[in-house]
Amino acid sequence: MHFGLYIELMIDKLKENYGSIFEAALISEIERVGIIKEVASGTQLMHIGQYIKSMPLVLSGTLKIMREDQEGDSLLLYYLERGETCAMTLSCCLGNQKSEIIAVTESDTILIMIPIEKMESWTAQFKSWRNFVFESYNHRIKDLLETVDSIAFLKMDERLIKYLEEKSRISEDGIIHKTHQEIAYELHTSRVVISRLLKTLEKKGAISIERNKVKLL
Amino acid sequence: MHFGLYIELMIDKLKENYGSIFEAALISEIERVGIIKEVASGTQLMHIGQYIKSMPLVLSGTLKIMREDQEGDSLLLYYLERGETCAMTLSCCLGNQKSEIIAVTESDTILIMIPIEKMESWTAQFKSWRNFVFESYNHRIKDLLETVDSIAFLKMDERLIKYLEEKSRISEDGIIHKTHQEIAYELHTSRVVISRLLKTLEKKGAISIERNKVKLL
DNA sequence: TTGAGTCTGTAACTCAAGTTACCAACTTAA
DNA sequence: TTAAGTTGGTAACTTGAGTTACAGACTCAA
Repeated sequence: MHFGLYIELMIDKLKENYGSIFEAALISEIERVGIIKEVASGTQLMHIGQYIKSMPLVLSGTLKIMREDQEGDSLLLYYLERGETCAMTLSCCLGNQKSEIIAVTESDTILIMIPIEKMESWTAQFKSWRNFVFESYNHRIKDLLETVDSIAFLKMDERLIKYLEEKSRISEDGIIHKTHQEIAYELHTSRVVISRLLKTLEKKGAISIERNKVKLL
Repeated sequence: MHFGLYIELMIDKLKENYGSIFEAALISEIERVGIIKEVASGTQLMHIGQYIKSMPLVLSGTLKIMREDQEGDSLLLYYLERGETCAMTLSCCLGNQKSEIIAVTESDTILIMIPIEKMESWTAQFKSWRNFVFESYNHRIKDLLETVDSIAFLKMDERLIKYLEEKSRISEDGIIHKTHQEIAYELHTSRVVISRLLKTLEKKGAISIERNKVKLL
């Protein structure tokens, strides 16, 4: 009974986020084959050396997608929010690439995992699925270009401001709950650099700094 | 008659490059609706503020895809070679984005332009087209990640070497026919920096420098 | 309340890379 | 052949950002 209620709730969430874009028959299919996964904040979902067998649809919460190279250097690529999927799941796991992508939950997150075999048939069968997948690809490419822009054309202080704005948009209370070290990690720089730049921003009156917190003003 | 021979030749090229991946019916469709375009080296194809109405299949030659921002800063993203298409065509032209992508021919190039309306029906109808489009997206995302890696994790001298290797791979004679200024433009740095780094590489015996030419050793 | 661990601030230094400036060599058109 | 434009070499300087080092403040568990 309780289990039934839980499933009901998840189906509601599914309809809430995807009901307007997927046709009813596809929603039923997703209910039928999708596997619901609840993941606590801060969990690393994909250590993508392993092969990926399913595609995540985000029901609630936020994932961050990061790039890491062999030496452990890392860089935030973009966020995945509810109603979205990770087009890169496919891209990065079909081929054997040296460097890799990791996905980490930024908050408690609920996902529906779709077995990758369904991709093929759904793409042929459901127009709405086709559109969804294409739009997802387009969205990710747009995000990646945005990232390229930032690291190629902006200086660190500008990147930091962009990061803070994005992060504050995503956060529920509008406050960035991160240590300087964590911010440095996501922007691929050092803690000292971030502390220095944040301090400058604070002096300009753009932000306020507290322990484990940054607030945009 | 002469015109007929030309069409024959193009169809041969089409089959040569795509015959093994597309089913016969799709090849016929492409012949029927595709428009052949010959473009001289160095031509800018897409000033992507305008809306894009067709998707290019590369029959021969090479295109470079570059990112440009408002201030005219630019950066090479990747190359498109024969047998490939630009998945970004869609991505970057559907939405109105501030910064943009441009495509420039790196050599004399022949393209077949596919009207974008066909996308929808072909994707439903032809499995090989679906696969082609997905693989194309995946390939582009992979390329973009490679670019992100380079600018995020590598120093300029390492990026330069990577660039020279890639460029020499693509070039017919294995020689990089570029001025230092042009290289600087594609790597988004200044001519002086490139000259300096090239000179160092030459002293190490890794390359030889001539006017308008760099040769990898 | 003490001590270990974490987080932030700051100074001093180094280095890669961007900038300015100027010259020499080559190319091309007048 | 001369003059103007293009290309490449080099020096001198500036700057953004990465590094090392250390200290003070906070947190939490023993």
